[in-house]
Amino acid sequence: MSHTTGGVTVAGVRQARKLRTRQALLDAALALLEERGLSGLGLREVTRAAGIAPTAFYRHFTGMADLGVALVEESLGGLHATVRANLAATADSERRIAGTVGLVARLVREQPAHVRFLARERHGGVRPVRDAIGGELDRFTSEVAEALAGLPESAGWRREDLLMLARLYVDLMATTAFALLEAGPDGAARERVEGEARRRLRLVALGSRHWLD
Amino acid sequence: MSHTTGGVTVAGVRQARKLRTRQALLDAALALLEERGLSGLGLREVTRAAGIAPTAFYRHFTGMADLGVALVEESLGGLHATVRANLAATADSERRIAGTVGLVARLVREQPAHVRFLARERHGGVRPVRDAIGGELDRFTSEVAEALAGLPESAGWRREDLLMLARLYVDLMATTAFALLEAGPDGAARERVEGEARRRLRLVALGSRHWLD
DNA sequence: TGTACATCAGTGAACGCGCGTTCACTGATGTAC
DNA sequence: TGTACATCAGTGAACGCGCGTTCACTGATGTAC
Repeated sequence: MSHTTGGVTVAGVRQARKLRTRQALLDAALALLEERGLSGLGLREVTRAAGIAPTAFYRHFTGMADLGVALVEESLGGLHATVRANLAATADSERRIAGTVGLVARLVREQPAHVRFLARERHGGVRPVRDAIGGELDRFTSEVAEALAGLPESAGWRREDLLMLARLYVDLMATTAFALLEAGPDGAARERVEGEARRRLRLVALGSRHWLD
Repeated sequence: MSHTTGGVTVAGVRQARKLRTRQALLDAALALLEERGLSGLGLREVTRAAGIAPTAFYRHFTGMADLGVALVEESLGGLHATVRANLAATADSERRIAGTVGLVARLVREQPAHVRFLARERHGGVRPVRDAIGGELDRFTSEVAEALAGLPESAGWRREDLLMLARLYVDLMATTAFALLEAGPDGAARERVEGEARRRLRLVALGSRHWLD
């Protein structure tokens, strides 16, 4: 009963249930991954936590690596639009810095398990997942580079230096996210990390302002 | 037969053999960790690769976490002296940058398995190992901060800003090490990563030169 | 140097357990007419 | 609207396997005298 009405695909009961089970698997895996790496996670463990038979797993994913790649998409797929919007908002350097750090802080506050998963698997043992995360970070780099290229202060910059700067910003934000995670739920510790992240960005912005001197 | 002669402890045959077995366990684990995280590594797997009975493992380590902490010490314990020497060598900014990046590149070239282990476990699932790596990085930060404090261009800097800068340098070098690892053995790819790392450091040094403007 | 006893790194059998994957199946949902 | 057939998400038994840890042991090395 899956048909298309006015360009919108209406899922039937069966398809809707399948999606719900798939989401239960993703949620269960993410919860278990708080204390483990993906390569140390068992298929039976995940299906048990999701409340389905082990064999049903294969109706949704070919294996744990496949599930991991889906988690990467779930973690970062929706963030690109937000990042682009944040960068496009015309603002002075200081406000842009505060906005970016705030965005990272919100991500860690609202989706700590996703961020922890990304930290674990960024250099983890499962190649396809590692590559998926690397790919998403590359997309962020392109988006930042494009935003930088549109700024008047980037006039005269070589393309490879712009990319260097973009990658530096992305790496700094990733490092900040992981540091916030380690700071735990303690508000004061988080504020300290955020403050230092802002000063780092200020220092880099300062350096880039004198890059062509 | 372990006695002390002229301040030097002479290991007996038994103790020497024990140390050799311990090293075999560390080496075997490190090799297996190229494709796995520590939390996905089996005790029997390690002893099998080391050529001893599973039960003998407990003569050396209380468990895999204990072995992991030993690997952290083996990976970074000897590097502090080198780093301090590199920082102490009076040189202009550009030469210091080249020296630092060269040091990181050498580490990745000569001990890729150790660096990969560190990348995996920096945010991995085994708390004591994560903490041990964090502790070593903190030591590097202190050493860099101390070196920075001794430079004339640091006059007037607040202590917390010096620490911020030191942490930034340490994080950049860690990121560079992991990027070099991903670049693989391809010389051209590595040279590209090293070149970008140097430009990053130049940008940061430039920013710090104008920090007090 | 020789002897008698202590230490302790490494052994091998045994245990109960959870793992990933296969297979033929069930029964609700979907489709054709 | 009603009927007959097709699809397919989820089941449950079964498989062979490697796991971590226990235990009593062996025999070379170390120590005391």
